[in-house]
Amino acid sequence: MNNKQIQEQRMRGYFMQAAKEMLKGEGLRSLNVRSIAQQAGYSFATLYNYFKDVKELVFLCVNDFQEECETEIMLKAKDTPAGTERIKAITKAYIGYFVQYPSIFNLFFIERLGDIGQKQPTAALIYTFLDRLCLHDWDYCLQNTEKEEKEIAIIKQELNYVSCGMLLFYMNRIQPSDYTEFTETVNIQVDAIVARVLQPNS
Amino acid sequence: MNNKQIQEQRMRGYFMQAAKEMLKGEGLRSLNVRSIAQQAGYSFATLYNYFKDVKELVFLCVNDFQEECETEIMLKAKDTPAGTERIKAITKAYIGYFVQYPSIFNLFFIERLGDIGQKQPTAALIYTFLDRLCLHDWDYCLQNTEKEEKEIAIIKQELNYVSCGMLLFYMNRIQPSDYTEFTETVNIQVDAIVARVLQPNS
DNA sequence: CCAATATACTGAACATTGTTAATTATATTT
DNA sequence: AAATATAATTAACAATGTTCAGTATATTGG
Repeated sequence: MNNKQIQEQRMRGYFMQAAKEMLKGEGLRSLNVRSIAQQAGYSFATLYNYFKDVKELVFLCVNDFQEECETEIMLKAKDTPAGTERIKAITKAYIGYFVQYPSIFNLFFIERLGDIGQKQPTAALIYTFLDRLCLHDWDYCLQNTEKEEKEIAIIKQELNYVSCGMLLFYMNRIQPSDYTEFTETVNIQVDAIVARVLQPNS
Repeated sequence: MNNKQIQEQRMRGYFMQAAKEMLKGEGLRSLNVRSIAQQAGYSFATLYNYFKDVKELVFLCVNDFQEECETEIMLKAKDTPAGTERIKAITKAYIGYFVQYPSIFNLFFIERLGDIGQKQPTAALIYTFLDRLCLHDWDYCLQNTEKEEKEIAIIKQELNYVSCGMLLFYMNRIQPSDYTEFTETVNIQVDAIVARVLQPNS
């Protein structure tokens, strides 16, 4: 990487850090080109020398957030025994992360990063995020339970859909209306779904 | 209702019909005050004589759509035998309606109708929509299976969350990538969840 | 039926946003 | 140090939601 590339990367970094701070705080609503640039210490027009448009900037923030999210979750779940217990821990930490940063939830699941060319890969990345986090543990379950791959796949999907469904209702509609009740619901649902891995086949 | 109220209601109707047509067609993205008013045959400023702001107009459209949705679903499911079979039919019709009108899905589940005062009631209305559609059939299950109310409640919730999770991924991320695969996933998930009502308790 | 008043409608204008293009400032090279 | 290339900024445009003062229309009292 030559000097020019290093400097460019640095400049992108300034804008991205500004955007990321604002996203974590105020969220996407209050994010605009002028405020990002001001926070970064440049004119709004300068931003366009380093990003195609504001969507590209936001898209790059999503990637950073996903890494951060993964790190945080794995740290939280690392002492949990492999298998169903860790799947539950990871899933709850996953949900917890998005509750902590609602604007990142929006970015990941709600906002259509629309007309960006890289849309499709990003979509897949998000869609399979929880599955990737639990990959080892699902493998462990496959090895150590009587459930077959097909059944595991359905349960895995279900966990994914329920997690994001609960988040959607809680974040967007504030339903359940308080956090205590929400975590209760999360516990009940996640436990119920994962428990099915250990239930005897009927 | 006096003459003035009748006329006001009629005017609101013109704008709402215009907005509803555009919402069903192009969706929320292309909806703007000027185009709604043009479609309705008035100036954009006239709109503000009948609605506080464009959010109020859209909010009223949501209500109309919900009624329409309910009618369509109940018509589709009316010949299905009560209980689990009808729950499945209703849920699939419910999902189908939103696939047919993605912008209504957005309106219902994604868009925060935000700063509107009537937010809370609307949220509850949406949150409990599927449950209300299936109300009689869940009661039927409670009467005719060995499952208790508590267990039924969990399954009901799960169905709600999974439905909206699947929709979210399919609508917003186009995942699964084609409609055939999507309906397959819907069938598998819905059938699996509802089937649990009939499974013997372990 | 006409004038006075109330009501309804409209265009002009403003604020906020993303974006582009031309101009100015800065750095690099010869 | 001058010429050139690069970077950053200001000015401006377009789309959108919203407000307000003016104009057209309807209603009412004589």
